[in-house]
Amino acid sequence: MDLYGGRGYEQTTVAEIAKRAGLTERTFFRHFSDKREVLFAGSHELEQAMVAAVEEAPADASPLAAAMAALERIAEFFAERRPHSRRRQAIINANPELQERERNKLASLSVSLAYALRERGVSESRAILAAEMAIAIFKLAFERWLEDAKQRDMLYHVRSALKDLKSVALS
Amino acid sequence: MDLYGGRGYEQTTVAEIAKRAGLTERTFFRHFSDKREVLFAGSHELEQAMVAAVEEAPADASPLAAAMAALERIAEFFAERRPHSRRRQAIINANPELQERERNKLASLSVSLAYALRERGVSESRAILAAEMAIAIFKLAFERWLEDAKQRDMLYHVRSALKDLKSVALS
DNA sequence: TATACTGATGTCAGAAGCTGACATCAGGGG
DNA sequence: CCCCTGATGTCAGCTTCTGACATCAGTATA
Repeated sequence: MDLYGGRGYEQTTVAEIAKRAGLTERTFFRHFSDKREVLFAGSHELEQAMVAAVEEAPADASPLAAAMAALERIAEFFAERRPHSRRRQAIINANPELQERERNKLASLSVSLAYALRERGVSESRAILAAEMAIAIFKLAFERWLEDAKQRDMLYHVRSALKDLKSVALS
Repeated sequence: MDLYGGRGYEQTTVAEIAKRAGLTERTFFRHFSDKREVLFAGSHELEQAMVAAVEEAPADASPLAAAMAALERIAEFFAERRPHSRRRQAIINANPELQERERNKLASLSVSLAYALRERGVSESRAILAAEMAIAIFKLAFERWLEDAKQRDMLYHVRSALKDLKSVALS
Protein backbone atom coordinates (compact mmCIF):
# COMPACT_ATOMS: atom_id res chain seq x y z
CA MET A 1 0.00 0.00 0.00
CA ASP A 2 2.92 2.36 0.65
CA LEU A 3 4.24 1.76 -2.82
CA TYR A 4 0.90 1.80 -4.60
CA GLY A 5 -0.04 4.94 -2.71
CA GLY A 6 3.26 6.64 -3.27
CA ARG A 7 4.24 6.01 -6.86
CA GLY A 8 0.84 4.87 -8.08
CA TYR A 9 -0.29 1.34 -8.86
CA GLU A 10 0.87 1.20 -12.47
CA GLN A 11 4.23 2.78 -11.75
CA THR A 12 5.18 0.30 -9.06
CA THR A 13 6.59 -2.95 -10.35
CA VAL A 14 6.23 -6.30 -8.71
CA ALA A 15 10.01 -6.43 -8.46
CA GLU A 16 9.90 -3.35 -6.24
CA ILE A 17 7.24 -4.79 -3.99
CA ALA A 18 9.18 -8.00 -3.61
CA LYS A 19 12.40 -6.17 -2.84
CA ARG A 20 10.65 -4.03 -0.25
CA ALA A 21 9.43 -7.22 1.42
CA GLY A 22 12.89 -8.78 1.21
CA LEU A 23 11.67 -11.48 -1.13
CA THR A 24 11.79 -12.44 -4.76
CA GLU A 25 9.39 -11.58 -7.52
CA ARG A 26 8.71 -15.27 -7.93
CA THR A 27 7.73 -15.57 -4.30
CA PHE A 28 5.30 -12.70 -4.67
CA PHE A 29 3.45 -14.57 -7.38
CA ARG A 30 3.29 -17.64 -5.24
CA HIS A 31 1.41 -15.71 -2.58
CA PHE A 32 -0.74 -13.58 -4.86
CA SER A 33 -2.08 -14.76 -8.19
CA ASP A 34 -1.99 -11.21 -9.47
CA LYS A 35 -0.28 -7.92 -9.06
CA ARG A 36 -3.70 -6.60 -8.05
CA GLU A 37 -4.56 -9.36 -5.66
CA VAL A 38 -2.34 -7.98 -2.88
CA LEU A 39 -4.97 -5.38 -2.17
CA PHE A 40 -7.78 -7.89 -1.90
CA ALA A 41 -6.22 -10.65 0.12
CA GLY A 42 -8.55 -10.42 3.12
CA SER A 43 -11.78 -10.42 1.17
CA HIS A 44 -12.34 -14.13 1.51
CA GLU A 45 -12.70 -13.95 5.28
CA LEU A 46 -15.22 -11.16 4.95
CA GLU A 47 -17.19 -13.22 2.49
CA GLN A 48 -17.30 -16.18 4.83
CA ALA A 49 -18.47 -14.03 7.72
CA MET A 50 -21.28 -12.67 5.61
CA VAL A 51 -22.36 -16.08 4.41
CA ALA A 52 -22.41 -17.29 8.00
CA ALA A 53 -24.64 -14.39 8.96
CA VAL A 54 -27.12 -15.36 6.27
CA GLU A 55 -27.12 -18.96 7.44
CA GLU A 56 -27.71 -17.92 11.01
CA ALA A 57 -30.49 -15.45 10.26
CA PRO A 58 -33.91 -16.34 11.79
CA ALA A 59 -35.71 -18.93 9.72
CA ASP A 60 -38.65 -16.63 9.19
CA ALA A 61 -36.56 -13.71 7.96
CA SER A 62 -37.33 -12.57 4.43
CA PRO A 63 -34.62 -13.04 1.77
CA LEU A 64 -33.73 -9.38 1.84
CA ALA A 65 -33.69 -9.34 5.64
CA ALA A 66 -31.38 -12.35 5.67
CA ALA A 67 -29.06 -10.68 3.17
CA MET A 68 -29.10 -7.54 5.28
CA ALA A 69 -28.00 -9.59 8.26
CA ALA A 70 -24.76 -10.16 6.39
CA LEU A 71 -24.16 -6.44 6.11
CA GLU A 72 -24.97 -5.85 9.75
CA ARG A 73 -22.60 -8.60 10.73
CA ILE A 74 -19.60 -6.92 9.16
CA ALA A 75 -20.55 -3.36 10.00
CA GLU A 76 -18.55 -3.46 13.21
CA PHE A 77 -15.56 -4.90 11.43
CA PHE A 78 -15.09 -1.67 9.54
CA ALA A 79 -15.50 0.59 12.55
CA GLU A 80 -11.84 0.70 13.59
CA ARG A 81 -10.52 0.59 10.07
CA ARG A 82 -11.75 3.82 8.61
CA PRO A 83 -8.28 5.35 8.06
CA HIS A 84 -7.03 2.16 6.48
CA SER A 85 -10.13 1.81 4.35
CA ARG A 86 -9.85 5.37 3.09
CA ARG A 87 -6.25 4.92 2.07
CA ARG A 88 -7.00 1.67 0.35
CA GLN A 89 -10.02 3.00 -1.45
CA ALA A 90 -8.13 6.05 -2.68
CA ILE A 91 -5.64 3.71 -4.34
CA ILE A 92 -8.38 1.62 -5.91
CA ASN A 93 -10.32 4.66 -7.11
CA ALA A 94 -7.19 5.92 -8.84
CA ASN A 95 -6.86 2.86 -11.03
CA PRO A 96 -9.38 1.19 -13.36
CA GLU A 97 -7.71 -2.21 -13.15
CA LEU A 98 -8.13 -2.23 -9.41
CA GLN A 99 -11.74 -1.16 -9.65
CA GLU A 100 -12.28 -4.01 -12.02
CA ARG A 101 -10.92 -6.42 -9.47
CA GLU A 102 -12.97 -4.88 -6.69
CA ARG A 103 -16.15 -5.35 -8.69
CA ASN A 104 -15.10 -8.91 -9.23
CA LYS A 105 -14.85 -9.50 -5.52
CA LEU A 106 -18.26 -8.00 -4.94
CA ALA A 107 -19.71 -10.15 -7.70
CA SER A 108 -18.21 -13.23 -6.10
CA LEU A 109 -19.70 -12.12 -2.81
CA SER A 110 -23.08 -11.71 -4.44
CA VAL A 111 -22.94 -15.25 -5.79
CA SER A 112 -22.06 -16.62 -2.36
CA LEU A 113 -24.86 -14.72 -0.68
CA ALA A 114 -27.33 -15.90 -3.30
CA TYR A 115 -26.20 -19.46 -2.74
CA ALA A 116 -26.67 -19.11 1.01
CA LEU A 117 -30.15 -17.72 0.42
CA ARG A 118 -31.01 -20.63 -1.84
CA GLU A 119 -30.06 -22.96 0.98
CA ARG A 120 -32.74 -21.24 3.01
CA GLY A 121 -35.31 -22.25 0.44
CA VAL A 122 -35.45 -19.02 -1.49
CA SER A 123 -36.08 -19.39 -5.21
CA GLU A 124 -33.13 -18.89 -7.54
CA SER A 125 -34.35 -15.63 -9.01
CA ARG A 126 -35.29 -14.11 -5.70
CA ALA A 127 -32.06 -15.24 -4.10
CA ILE A 128 -30.00 -13.61 -6.83
CA LEU A 129 -31.96 -10.39 -6.67
CA ALA A 130 -31.84 -10.16 -2.88
CA ALA A 131 -28.09 -10.71 -2.97
CA GLU A 132 -27.62 -8.09 -5.67
CA MET A 133 -29.66 -5.61 -3.71
CA ALA A 134 -27.59 -6.25 -0.61
CA ILE A 135 -24.42 -5.61 -2.60
CA ALA A 136 -25.86 -2.41 -4.05
CA ILE A 137 -26.70 -1.27 -0.55
CA PHE A 138 -23.25 -2.19 0.68
CA LYS A 139 -21.48 -0.28 -2.08
CA LEU A 140 -23.53 2.82 -1.49
CA ALA A 141 -23.29 2.63 2.29
CA PHE A 142 -19.55 2.02 2.17
CA GLU A 143 -18.98 5.03 -0.04
CA ARG A 144 -21.11 7.24 2.18
CA TRP A 145 -19.43 5.93 5.29
CA LEU A 146 -15.98 6.69 3.95
CA GLU A 147 -16.79 10.29 3.15
CA ASP A 148 -19.12 11.01 6.06
CA ALA A 149 -17.88 14.14 7.80
CA LYS A 150 -20.03 13.28 10.80
CA GLN A 151 -18.39 9.87 11.02
CA ARG A 152 -21.65 8.05 11.60
CA ASP A 153 -21.07 4.33 11.69
CA MET A 154 -21.50 1.80 8.94
CA LEU A 155 -24.76 0.51 10.39
CA TYR A 156 -26.34 3.90 10.03
CA HIS A 157 -25.42 4.13 6.38
CA VAL A 158 -26.51 0.60 5.63
CA ARG A 159 -29.93 1.26 7.08
CA SER A 160 -30.21 4.55 5.30
CA ALA A 161 -29.39 2.91 1.97
CA LEU A 162 -31.89 0.13 2.62
CA LYS A 163 -34.59 2.68 3.25
CA ASP A 164 -33.80 4.41 -0.03
CA LEU A 165 -33.74 1.15 -1.90
CA LYS A 166 -37.16 0.17 -0.64
CA SER A 167 -38.63 3.50 -1.54
CA VAL A 168 -37.18 3.28 -5.04
CA ALA A 169 -38.39 -0.26 -5.59
CA LEU A 170 -41.91 0.68 -4.57
CA SER A 171 -42.24 3.84 -6.58
CA MET B 1 -14.79 -15.20 -31.59
CA ASP B 2 -13.81 -18.14 -33.79
CA LEU B 3 -10.41 -18.27 -32.18
CA TYR B 4 -11.58 -17.66 -28.62
CA GLY B 5 -14.31 -20.21 -29.08
CA GLY B 6 -12.09 -22.77 -30.74
CA ARG B 7 -8.86 -22.79 -28.80
CA GLY B 8 -10.10 -20.95 -25.74
CA TYR B 9 -9.44 -17.37 -24.74
CA GLU B 10 -6.19 -17.93 -22.86
CA GLN B 11 -4.74 -20.21 -25.50
CA THR B 12 -5.25 -17.73 -28.29
CA THR B 13 -2.50 -15.19 -28.69
CA VAL B 14 -2.98 -11.69 -29.98
CA ALA B 15 -0.50 -12.52 -32.72
CA GLU B 16 -2.87 -15.21 -33.96
CA ILE B 17 -5.85 -12.88 -33.96
CA ALA B 18 -3.89 -10.27 -35.87
CA LYS B 19 -2.65 -12.76 -38.39
CA ARG B 20 -6.17 -14.08 -38.94
CA ALA B 21 -7.29 -10.52 -39.66
CA GLY B 22 -4.34 -9.97 -41.99
CA LEU B 23 -2.88 -7.33 -39.70
CA THR B 24 -0.11 -6.84 -37.19
CA GLU B 25 -0.16 -7.34 -33.46
CA ARG B 26 0.62 -3.65 -33.10
CA THR B 27 -2.41 -2.72 -35.14
CA PHE B 28 -4.61 -4.88 -32.95
CA PHE B 29 -3.58 -2.90 -29.89
CA ARG B 30 -4.32 0.33 -31.69
CA HIS B 31 -7.91 -0.75 -32.19
CA PHE B 32 -8.44 -2.48 -28.85
CA SER B 33 -6.84 -1.38 -25.62
CA ASP B 34 -6.86 -4.94 -24.41
CA LYS B 35 -6.86 -8.51 -25.52
CA ARG B 36 -10.25 -8.75 -23.83
CA GLU B 37 -11.72 -5.63 -25.31
CA VAL B 38 -12.38 -7.25 -28.70
CA LEU B 39 -15.37 -8.98 -27.21
CA PHE B 40 -16.86 -5.81 -25.78
CA ALA B 41 -16.37 -3.35 -28.60
CA GLY B 42 -20.06 -2.68 -29.26
CA SER B 43 -21.02 -2.05 -25.65
CA HIS B 44 -20.67 1.70 -25.91
CA GLU B 45 -23.48 2.02 -28.44
CA LEU B 46 -25.75 -0.05 -26.23
CA GLU B 47 -24.95 2.18 -23.30
CA GLN B 48 -25.80 5.30 -25.27
CA ALA B 49 -29.12 3.84 -26.41
CA MET B 50 -30.02 3.04 -22.82
CA VAL B 51 -29.09 6.49 -21.57
CA ALA B 52 -31.20 8.03 -24.32
CA ALA B 53 -34.15 5.91 -23.24
CA VAL B 54 -33.84 7.23 -19.69
CA GLU B 55 -33.66 10.79 -20.93
CA GLU B 56 -36.73 10.32 -23.07
CA ALA B 57 -38.83 8.61 -20.43
CA PRO B 58 -41.98 10.49 -19.36
CA ALA B 59 -41.20 13.24 -16.88
CA ASP B 60 -43.52 11.73 -14.28
CA ALA B 61 -41.99 8.26 -14.49
CA SER B 62 -40.47 7.01 -11.26
CA PRO B 63 -36.67 6.49 -11.14
CA LEU B 64 -37.06 2.75 -11.42
CA ALA B 65 -39.58 3.09 -14.24
CA ALA B 66 -37.20 5.37 -16.11
CA ALA B 67 -34.36 2.92 -15.65
CA MET B 68 -36.60 0.12 -16.85
CA ALA B 69 -37.29 2.12 -19.99
CA ALA B 70 -33.63 1.63 -20.83
CA LEU B 71 -34.02 -2.13 -20.64
CA GLU B 72 -37.15 -2.11 -22.74
CA ARG B 73 -35.41 0.00 -25.34
CA ILE B 74 -32.71 -2.54 -25.98
CA ALA B 75 -34.89 -5.63 -25.60
CA GLU B 76 -35.61 -5.73 -29.32
CA PHE B 77 -31.95 -5.30 -30.15
CA PHE B 78 -31.22 -8.72 -28.74
CA ALA B 79 -34.12 -10.45 -30.44
CA GLU B 80 -32.29 -11.44 -33.63
CA ARG B 81 -28.99 -12.02 -31.96
CA ARG B 82 -29.72 -14.95 -29.73
CA PRO B 83 -27.33 -17.38 -31.45
CA HIS B 84 -24.57 -14.82 -31.47
CA SER B 85 -25.22 -13.88 -27.84
CA ARG B 86 -25.11 -17.49 -26.74
CA ARG B 87 -21.81 -18.11 -28.46
CA ARG B 88 -20.33 -14.97 -27.02
CA GLN B 89 -21.59 -15.66 -23.52
CA ALA B 90 -20.25 -19.19 -23.58
CA ILE B 91 -16.80 -17.77 -24.25
CA ILE B 92 -17.11 -15.21 -21.46
CA ASN B 93 -18.44 -17.75 -18.99
CA ALA B 94 -15.46 -19.96 -19.67
CA ASN B 95 -12.96 -17.34 -18.56
CA PRO B 96 -12.73 -15.31 -15.35
CA GLU B 97 -10.80 -12.48 -16.96
CA LEU B 98 -13.57 -11.95 -19.43
CA GLN B 99 -16.22 -12.06 -16.74
CA GLU B 100 -14.26 -9.42 -14.92
CA ARG B 101 -14.37 -7.20 -17.96
CA GLU B 102 -18.06 -7.85 -18.48
CA ARG B 103 -18.83 -6.78 -14.94
CA ASN B 104 -16.80 -3.69 -15.60
CA LYS B 105 -18.93 -2.81 -18.58
CA LEU B 106 -22.10 -3.30 -16.57
CA ALA B 107 -20.71 -1.12 -13.80
CA SER B 108 -19.92 1.59 -16.28
CA LEU B 109 -23.44 1.24 -17.61
CA SER B 110 -24.81 1.57 -14.11
CA VAL B 111 -22.90 4.79 -13.57
CA SER B 112 -24.22 6.22 -16.83
CA LEU B 113 -27.79 5.30 -16.02
CA ALA B 114 -27.45 6.82 -12.57
CA TYR B 115 -26.12 9.99 -14.09
CA ALA B 116 -29.03 10.17 -16.51
CA LEU B 117 -31.42 9.68 -13.61
CA ARG B 118 -29.77 12.47 -11.67
CA GLU B 119 -30.38 14.76 -14.63
CA ARG B 120 -34.05 14.03 -14.17
CA GLY B 121 -33.86 15.40 -10.65
CA VAL B 122 -33.52 12.11 -8.81
CA SER B 123 -31.37 12.25 -5.69
CA GLU B 124 -27.90 10.76 -5.87
CA SER B 125 -28.63 7.79 -3.64
CA ARG B 126 -31.89 6.92 -5.29
CA ALA B 127 -30.40 7.33 -8.76
CA ILE B 128 -27.55 4.95 -7.93
CA LEU B 129 -29.89 2.39 -6.42
CA ALA B 130 -32.38 2.52 -9.27
CA ALA B 131 -29.56 2.05 -11.77
CA GLU B 132 -28.13 -0.85 -9.81
CA MET B 133 -31.51 -2.51 -9.64
CA ALA B 134 -31.95 -2.10 -13.37
CA ILE B 135 -28.59 -3.76 -13.94
CA ALA B 136 -29.46 -6.59 -11.60
CA ILE B 137 -32.68 -7.11 -13.51
CA PHE B 138 -30.85 -7.00 -16.81
CA LYS B 139 -28.29 -9.57 -15.75
CA LEU B 140 -30.92 -11.96 -14.49
CA ALA B 141 -33.22 -11.45 -17.48
CA PHE B 142 -30.38 -11.86 -19.94
CA GLU B 143 -29.30 -15.13 -18.38
CA ARG B 144 -32.83 -16.46 -18.38
CA TRP B 145 -33.39 -15.33 -21.93
CA LEU B 146 -30.28 -17.09 -23.16
CA GLU B 147 -31.27 -20.41 -21.67
CA ASP B 148 -35.02 -20.21 -22.18
CA ALA B 149 -36.15 -23.35 -23.98
CA LYS B 150 -39.42 -21.66 -24.83
CA GLN B 151 -37.51 -18.81 -26.44
CA ARG B 152 -39.72 -16.14 -24.89
CA ASP B 153 -38.40 -12.70 -25.74
CA MET B 154 -36.21 -10.45 -23.67
CA LEU B 155 -39.10 -8.22 -22.69
CA TYR B 156 -40.85 -11.10 -21.03
CA HIS B 157 -37.84 -11.93 -18.91
CA VAL B 158 -37.17 -8.32 -18.01
CA ARG B 159 -40.69 -7.91 -16.73
CA SER B 160 -40.57 -11.19 -14.89
CA ALA B 161 -37.35 -10.17 -13.14
CA LEU B 162 -38.80 -6.78 -12.25
CA LYS B 163 -41.78 -8.46 -10.65
CA ASP B 164 -39.49 -10.66 -8.58
CA LEU B 165 -37.36 -7.73 -7.57
CA LYS B 166 -40.32 -5.78 -6.32
CA SER B 167 -41.62 -8.71 -4.34
CA VAL B 168 -38.22 -9.21 -2.74
CA ALA B 169 -37.84 -5.54 -1.86
CA LEU B 170 -41.23 -5.52 -0.18
CA SER B 171 -40.85 -8.64 1.85
C1' DT C 1 21.40 -39.08 15.85
C1' DA C 2 20.71 -39.66 11.09
C1' DT C 3 17.54 -39.71 7.41
C1' DA C 4 13.60 -38.49 4.85
C1' DC C 5 10.03 -35.47 4.06
C1' DT C 6 7.75 -31.09 3.52
C1' DG C 7 7.00 -26.34 2.69
C1' DA C 8 8.79 -22.02 1.59
C1' DT C 9 12.01 -19.63 -1.10
C1' DG C 10 15.53 -18.76 -4.79
C1' DT C 11 17.25 -18.99 -9.66
C1' DC C 12 16.67 -19.03 -14.40
C1' DA C 13 14.69 -18.95 -18.82
C1' DG C 14 11.02 -17.66 -21.52
C1' DA C 15 6.27 -16.71 -23.32
C1' DA C 16 2.85 -13.26 -23.90
C1' DG C 17 0.78 -8.66 -23.27
C1' DC C 18 1.51 -4.07 -24.11
C1' DT C 19 4.01 0.59 -25.36
C1' DG C 20 6.93 4.16 -27.54
C1' DA C 21 9.42 5.78 -31.48
C1' DC C 22 10.01 5.94 -36.05
C1' DA C 23 9.13 4.46 -40.99
C1' DT C 24 6.00 3.65 -44.76
C1' DC C 25 2.28 4.15 -47.64
C1' DA C 26 -2.23 5.30 -49.68
C1' DG C 27 -5.67 8.66 -50.55
C1' DG C 28 -7.59 13.44 -50.60
C1' DG C 29 -7.14 18.39 -51.02
C1' DG C 30 -4.87 22.40 -52.60
C1' DC D 1 2.20 17.51 -58.61
C1' DC D 2 2.95 18.13 -53.85
C1' DC D 3 1.63 17.99 -49.07
C1' DC D 4 -0.94 16.41 -45.31
C1' DT D 5 -3.23 12.99 -42.64
C1' DG D 6 -4.55 8.65 -40.93
C1' DA D 7 -3.77 3.90 -40.83
C1' DT D 8 -0.46 0.40 -40.76
C1' DG D 9 4.19 -1.80 -40.32
C1' DT D 10 8.69 -2.49 -37.91
C1' DC D 11 11.45 -2.88 -34.05
C1' DA D 12 13.14 -2.67 -29.50
C1' DG D 13 12.04 -3.18 -24.92
C1' DC D 14 9.58 -3.40 -20.36
C1' DT D 15 6.61 -5.88 -17.32
C1' DT D 16 3.66 -9.49 -15.90
C1' DC D 17 3.32 -14.14 -15.10
C1' DT D 18 4.70 -19.35 -15.49
C1' DG D 19 7.27 -23.76 -15.49
C1' DA D 20 11.20 -26.39 -14.06
C1' DC D 21 14.61 -27.23 -11.04
C1' DA D 22 17.66 -26.20 -6.91
C1' DT D 23 18.25 -24.97 -2.10
C1' DC D 24 17.43 -24.84 2.57
C1' DA D 25 15.35 -25.02 7.20
C1' DG D 26 12.50 -27.35 10.29
C1' DT D 27 10.14 -31.56 11.68
C1' DA D 28 8.88 -36.14 12.03
C1' DT D 29 10.50 -40.66 12.30
C1' DA D 30 13.32 -44.73 12.38
